Amino acid sequence: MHYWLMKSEPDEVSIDDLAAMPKKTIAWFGVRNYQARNFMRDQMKVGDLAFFYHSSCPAPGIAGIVRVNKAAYPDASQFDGKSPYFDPKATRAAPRWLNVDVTLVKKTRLISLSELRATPELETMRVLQRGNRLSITPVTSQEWKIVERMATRLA
DNA sequence: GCCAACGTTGGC
DNA sequence: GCCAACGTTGGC
Repeated sequence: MHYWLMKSEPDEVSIDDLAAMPKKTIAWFGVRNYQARNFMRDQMKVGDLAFFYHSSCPAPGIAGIVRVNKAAYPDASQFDGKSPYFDPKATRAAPRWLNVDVTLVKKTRLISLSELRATPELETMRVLQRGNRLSITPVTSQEWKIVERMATRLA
């Protein structure tokens, strides 16, 4: 059982978009970074929990909690010539990119990036490290508990 | 729009 | 295999 933080641009898929999906479930497609892909391929298991993080937007921060409900499988968008995530070097016999499926557990209040940064116990969080750009990062169980507690409190 | 930081590409 | 150039991310 691992914990994660997964970034999404709310212009593409927001926490409310996820809540509106059938079964509140989506394929986490579009990851085009090997390290993030390898996390999904090698470490993510059905039942793992993740913070859903809004990035590249006016109010970046954690917006909810999701659960992995399907292990990594080939990302269909890599084969789609019309998709911005199309990869001409990927073939169906040798797919390059994978995604998991995630299901909404709950929407939380927005825990802003500045609030995360202002919490000394979260200094070690991977997503807060200088220069971090990974769209999927591991979260320790200690970090998870602290953020979960923050989520149930008012800002 | 700026820019720091990092990842990828490709020539050698 | 090195590394400069280029592209991308993502907060501000």
